[in-house]
Amino acid sequence: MLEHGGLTPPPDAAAGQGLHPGLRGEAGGEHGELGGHHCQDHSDEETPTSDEMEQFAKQFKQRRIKLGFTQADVGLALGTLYGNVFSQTTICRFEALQLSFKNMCKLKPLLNKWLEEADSSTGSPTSIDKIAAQGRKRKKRTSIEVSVKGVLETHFLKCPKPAAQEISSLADSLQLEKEVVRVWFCNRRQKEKRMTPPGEQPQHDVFCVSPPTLLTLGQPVYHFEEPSRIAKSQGEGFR
DNA sequence: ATGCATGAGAT
DNA sequence: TCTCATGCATA
Repeated sequence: MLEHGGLTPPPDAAAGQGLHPGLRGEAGGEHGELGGHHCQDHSDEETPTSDEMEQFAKQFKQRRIKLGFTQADVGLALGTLYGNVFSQTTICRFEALQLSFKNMCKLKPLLNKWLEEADSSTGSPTSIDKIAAQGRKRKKRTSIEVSVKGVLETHFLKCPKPAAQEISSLADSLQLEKEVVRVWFCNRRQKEKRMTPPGEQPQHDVFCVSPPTLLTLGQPVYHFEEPSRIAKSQGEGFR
């Protein structure tokens, strides 16, 4: 029973703010920490807004490039610096705002620190350490045909969460492994929850003068949450 | 830059 | 089984 007419980001700034229907870091439900420590907002360390996040991501990428580092370099540096290694993929997705809001919040401080280090140090010897890799037997990536993807998309629009049995029959008719189909739906759902959905670029500061959006195409209409578990402590898609 | 995949934790 | 964070492999 969704009755909100989807998203309609106001192109003009009439009201003050508070237009993120789903934006919520974890400021809401806090966990009771023992010992009790002050919990007050400092400046920008607690819960950034989606807008701040965009700003940061943009500047981060810009500076990173200016400093001559690749996404992979950063990922590795985070590991050697703080113990958390990340792949090129993750850095890339961060810059492109293709992670969940919550995930973005978690990574931001790390990347911020790296930035400081990077452009502050004139030439610190970064000794890279690489730990042993875990030999895992990874399944070969299945390539799904475009036409088949189309079918999956259609189904997704109708039912984003097909039951196990439905997945089976779908997989059967598409001649795919059931597991492949299941994973496809999982990934599709995740995509839906990202900050900037594909198709709509992070708006520049100027007004959005981009009406090239096709009329009735298969552009996914972003509903925010399922009527099942709204408002938990998550940051979902907005804009 | 992105598609399909893994795994840990939540339900 | 799902979600969520994350990444290998690939386009």
